[in-house]
Amino acid sequence: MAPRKKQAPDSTTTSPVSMADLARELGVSMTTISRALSDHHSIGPAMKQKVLKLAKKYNYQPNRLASALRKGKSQLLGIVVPYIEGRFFPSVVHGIETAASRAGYNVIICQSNEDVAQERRNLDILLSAQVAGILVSLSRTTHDFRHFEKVRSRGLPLVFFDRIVEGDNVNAVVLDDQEGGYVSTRHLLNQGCRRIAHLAGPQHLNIYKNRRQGYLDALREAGLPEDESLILYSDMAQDQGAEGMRQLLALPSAPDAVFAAGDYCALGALQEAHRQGLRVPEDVAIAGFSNETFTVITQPPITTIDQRCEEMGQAAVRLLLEIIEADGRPFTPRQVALRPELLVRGSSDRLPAVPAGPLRDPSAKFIGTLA
Amino acid sequence: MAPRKKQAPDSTTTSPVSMADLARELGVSMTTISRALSDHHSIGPAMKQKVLKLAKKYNYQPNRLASALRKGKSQLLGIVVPYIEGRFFPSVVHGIETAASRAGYNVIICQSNEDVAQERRNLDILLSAQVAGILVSLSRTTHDFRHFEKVRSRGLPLVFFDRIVEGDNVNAVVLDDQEGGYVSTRHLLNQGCRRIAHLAGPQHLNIYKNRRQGYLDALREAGLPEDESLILYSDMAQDQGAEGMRQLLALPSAPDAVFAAGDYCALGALQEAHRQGLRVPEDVAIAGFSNETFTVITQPPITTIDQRCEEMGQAAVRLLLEIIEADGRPFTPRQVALRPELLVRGSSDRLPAVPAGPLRDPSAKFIGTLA
DNA sequence: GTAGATGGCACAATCGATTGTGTAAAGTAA
DNA sequence: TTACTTTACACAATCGATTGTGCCATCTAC
Repeated sequence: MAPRKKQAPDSTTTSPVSMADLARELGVSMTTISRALSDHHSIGPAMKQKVLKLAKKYNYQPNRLASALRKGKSQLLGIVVPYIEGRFFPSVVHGIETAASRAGYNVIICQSNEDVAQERRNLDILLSAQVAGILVSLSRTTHDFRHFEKVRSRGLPLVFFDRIVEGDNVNAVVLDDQEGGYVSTRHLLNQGCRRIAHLAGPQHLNIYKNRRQGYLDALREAGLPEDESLILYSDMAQDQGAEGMRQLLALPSAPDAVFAAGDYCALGALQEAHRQGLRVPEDVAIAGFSNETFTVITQPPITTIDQRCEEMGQAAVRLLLEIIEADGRPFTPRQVALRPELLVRGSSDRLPAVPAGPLRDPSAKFIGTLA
Repeated sequence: MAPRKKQAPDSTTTSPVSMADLARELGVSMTTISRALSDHHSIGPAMKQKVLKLAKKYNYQPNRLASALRKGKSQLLGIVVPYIEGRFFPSVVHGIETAASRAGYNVIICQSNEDVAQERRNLDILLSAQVAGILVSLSRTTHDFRHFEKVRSRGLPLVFFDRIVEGDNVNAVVLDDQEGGYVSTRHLLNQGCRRIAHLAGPQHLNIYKNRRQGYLDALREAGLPEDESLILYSDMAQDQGAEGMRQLLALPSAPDAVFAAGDYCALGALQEAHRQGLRVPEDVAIAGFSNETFTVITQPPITTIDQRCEEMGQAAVRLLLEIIEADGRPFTPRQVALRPELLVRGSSDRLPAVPAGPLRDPSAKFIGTLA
């Protein structure tokens, strides 16, 4: 009946010691062991010492399964991401794992592969694993959100990040894309640029819509006109960036700066500018978005917006832990928007060096720290 | 006494249905439910149907904790990696998660942050979480391997990948770096290069030693002399690649090709060649190693060796599952070496196009697939 | 000296699923 | 019809930790 024997047939393997073993050895009850280990007040200091010493001696490790089963909650957090590749998601996961582990939690990670069905299955698995909370970045094919209702009805803390369910009744952490577009454009203005073009992304995606809005905000604030002929829309691929730059340079009055809503697009623009013999940033300044790894190795390196991947993960965990600690008590859902970070690099840095004026973004100190 | 009430105070949250609930509803025992769900032979087909239907109706999800506790093994695999960043580890983790999930396992992921102490703690946590097996890539500071003895003594399947414990009594999956150095150099030879330099890495690290050895193997096979003046050692950073190229080009007889043991180093070399007005690959061909993301966006794109990250993850899982399925029966440890994949790109492609001769590596079809 | 308080520990139920054994009823063979 | 299988299910122990309650002993107070 016992699934394992206390004395394994292979004599080189040993089974872990349980509280029962410790209790037997000390001639006390398991209650005493359990309470001694969790520093319960009803156990005397002498007994506590004895138990602790014995636990050390046998290198006792509590069985988390048993504990979680009894308590109804494990020390596990579930993550559901579309995939673990590229620069963004791995970094966020890194942030999540770091923050979670610091708080005594471990993470079990699932990929949806951009597939709603898989996303649903992942949620079921996490539920059956009795995780203490779930962090989700939606798959691209998720348009129906009913499967999250099951999570909510179990009373399980749920936080979305980056790709979120819109609305103010969910907990979510995102990057403030509008602010990103704003500071980026503002920076180009500070560099003396006055005709700033924008290579925009698909406007049905919030991130691109918001980046464009930030761009417009900065222009308006500077008293510059909103010129639609300077805004080109595409899917943000590298060659589309090149094509966009070609079109911009063919304009009667070419721009003196380009703010691309994505780094690959910015890269294409940079390469096209070079092909046409233009100097960057002297003739045309360029700024991208996302802080892709390659932006530091181009010549010149590309000014971009860091998406605070790590911070996003940490913020998501903080929020999740808050909800967990609320422990069922009503918790007002919250949406967190992270301040993007402008990384000024060669592709846009036209001012004479040194005089670190107040306009020069302090975050520039991060230039080149990418491994 | 009950940690949770069946009827939560917050009426919008409901507790999950258990086998006991199903049993009560059908008026049978939990035994019947359990066995019906696991398709046990001692349950009649009629009853099985009834149970299955009811389970669907209530959307029953077995409590994995309880199951794992009873069976002594969970459906979880543990991963310990130095960190989840860059290109390599995320991709391997991606491969691991994909393969594991296909086999019905989920992964709990831990970072050692290159710290042995943290690595030790991670192992303890995974042990106490009762994982079914552990996948490890060693931290850089791990020189003492005793903590893995604890894993072994528990009879827990253990597989190392990439950064492994050397020896034939461990299970491990690595890239065949020597083969990588060989095919890379061989490719350069096939392109007509005859003076092939090597930008080598620290020789106390196995990967670099092996890449260098593969390079030498190819030269020897081609009947070319081993010329130490063409081998420069460094830490493989970008600027060291540039410096290396400077030194090489200053030689009385400059090389017509450079095989760098790392992509960043190759990048530096490429940039330096351009600075000196050389054409790549016509004047000097360049090949790197690791298939970093940026290698496809340089001009020309850099020929490199793909490290088969995903396959490494999958191979590691396959091996781990084999050991798990051996279920304690003696299993002879195995070391797997993955065949690297040469990606021929512009930095070394000097032959006229089209005639896809047998020497032209077929893996070239992967060029440009990086998102 | 007795009542009440406090300290220190054990009993036993419990979380939810699994499984060896027991036991009826139904089916088969002789 | 008797005996022996097979089918179909229930009983109850079990995995390991947690926790409400009960109990005894010692201690304080009046």
